[in-house]
Amino acid sequence: MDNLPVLLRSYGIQPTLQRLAVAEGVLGMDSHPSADQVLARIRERYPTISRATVYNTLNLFVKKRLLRTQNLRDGTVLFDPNAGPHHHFVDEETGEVLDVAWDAIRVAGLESLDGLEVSEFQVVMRGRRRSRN
Amino acid sequence: MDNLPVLLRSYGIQPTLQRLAVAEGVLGMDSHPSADQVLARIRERYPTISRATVYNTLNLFVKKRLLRTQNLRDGTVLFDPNAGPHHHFVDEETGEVLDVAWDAIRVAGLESLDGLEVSEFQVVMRGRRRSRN
DNA sequence: ATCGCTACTTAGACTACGTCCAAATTCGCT
DNA sequence: AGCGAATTTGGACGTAGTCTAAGTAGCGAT
Ligand SMILES: [Mn+2]
Ligand SMILES: [Mn+2]
Ligand SMILES: [Zn+2]
Ligand SMILES: [Zn+2]
Repeated sequence: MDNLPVLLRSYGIQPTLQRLAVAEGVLGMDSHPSADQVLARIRERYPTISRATVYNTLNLFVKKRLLRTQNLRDGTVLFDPNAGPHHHFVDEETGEVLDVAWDAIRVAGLESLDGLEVSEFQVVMRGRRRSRN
Repeated sequence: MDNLPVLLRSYGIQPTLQRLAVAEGVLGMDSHPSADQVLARIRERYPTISRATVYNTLNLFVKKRLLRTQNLRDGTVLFDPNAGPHHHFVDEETGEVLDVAWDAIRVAGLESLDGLEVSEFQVVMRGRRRSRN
């Protein structure tokens, strides 16, 4: 979060003003926003940014591997600032998406799948957040 | 596949002509079609069916738990005739979705997730189909 | 058979998400 | 400053999905 221009350059991204705004928006967000959530947030501070630019920039960030996309919800792609391997929990009441640490879960048996070369995987969980007493 | 009216009734679904056509289409398909793929297929035999009816019917089947939906692809929901628990493999070249048997994979550690009550889960794998020599 | 009620189907309008385009602006370099 | 490349922009466009209001079919009671 500190030096965004340096971060963007380290991913091969020219840090323009708009891109910095998108980076600040998407990285400093309750995780897994949709493009339009990012757009709305950025426009609070930068009301003139265009929708096309936000979509272009998010897609650029994905291509450069600063972000990932996730298909965890009907109808819209979510952008994930956590580009490393991890799992996901979806709260079925609120739709909220939570990260689950890679090491918290063990998955066995992928090697023996006949005919399938798995290059990546994740566990997708659905349920409710347990009430804390 | 045998007696579709009886099958539909057993799920609490009134078997109309249109619903039988949708059931025949979606159940007898290379798995995981989108709504519009189902529509196209049904119209080969039943050219007058409306798009709204296909969407209505698929959503009804999901509500009655004859089908499930899966979010495995950008931009469109896939309908899954396999309503029981299983995992998925997505071929990143073709987009093809394959079922992976529940027992082929072991997942451990879900119990110890703090604050999360997991009611269902699946492993989502991406990769390529291994070339058969 | 007719009535009346409910369930279902239908075409088309409409919304939401995302991409594309062509013009305008900005950037990086000499 | 001047030039070509990269970026941004508004708006048109495409597509998946829902909604609405009217039409149709089914069904039980009289
Ligand atoms: Mn959105
Ligand atoms: Mn479709
Ligand atoms: Zn995540
Ligand atoms: Zn499946």
